[in-house]
Amino acid sequence: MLTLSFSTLPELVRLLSLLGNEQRLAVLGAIAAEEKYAREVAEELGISRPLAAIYLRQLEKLGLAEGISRTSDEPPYLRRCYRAVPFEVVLNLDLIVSLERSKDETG
Amino acid sequence: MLTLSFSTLPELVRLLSLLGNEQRLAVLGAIAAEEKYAREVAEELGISRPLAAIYLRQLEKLGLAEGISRTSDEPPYLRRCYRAVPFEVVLNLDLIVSLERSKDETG
DNA sequence: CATATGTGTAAAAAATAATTAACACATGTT
DNA sequence: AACATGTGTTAATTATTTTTTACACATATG
Repeated sequence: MLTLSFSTLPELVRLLSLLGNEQRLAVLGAIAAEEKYAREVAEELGISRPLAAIYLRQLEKLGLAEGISRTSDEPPYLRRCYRAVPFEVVLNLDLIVSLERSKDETG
Repeated sequence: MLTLSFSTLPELVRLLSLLGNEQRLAVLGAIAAEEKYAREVAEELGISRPLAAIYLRQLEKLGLAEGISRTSDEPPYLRRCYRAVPFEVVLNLDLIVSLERSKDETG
């Protein structure tokens, strides 16, 4: 399991704002049990395929999803699947305060 | 310390989107060490007083800040101070999945 | 070449959030 | 009544995010 930690406030904010959206949490939930590709997720959640792809990319970028290229004997011969990465974040006031402080020192 | 837990996905999303913003984290950081009133926070962070007040209210509403009315011998004779409530949130994939599930059952 | 099925990406439109200015109100003192 | 200092709230403006549509591309097969 991935235990997320943060060195900067913007990093933390990036994660929190990514997850502070029901749609993106739904995408994460959709790929928790088994890997899926973007079109599958889109159809399952009733959102457009490009949007599902964007969200999967964003989740992947933050380390919350893993992208895997899969090949097949029939079309499409190549597709990109994603599956959720088990993770844990501990968020508390001390963390926020210490990140604020280190921002001030850098600034 | 307050250990936050969630019964619904919207609740979780409300917290995450509230904190997924550098400005509001700054407000929380500003009142972590000692209580302050809205105008003080606004001046310290360089934002407008109504905005500081709105954020303090939002943080209070989610239990992350505590509002206290203070009286004084000179104007203003009454002012509302806020201080951060130490809190901790553990966020992980299992939580997200279980909240998604309970939403489906309710829906 | 066409086919099948999925993907990447950008522009544009729509929706939402952020933020301010303005104004009325609160409180006790003079 | 005026004063001092802060607050509550809303409408309007600005900024940001969400989301879609459209189009080109990827891949192997026929």
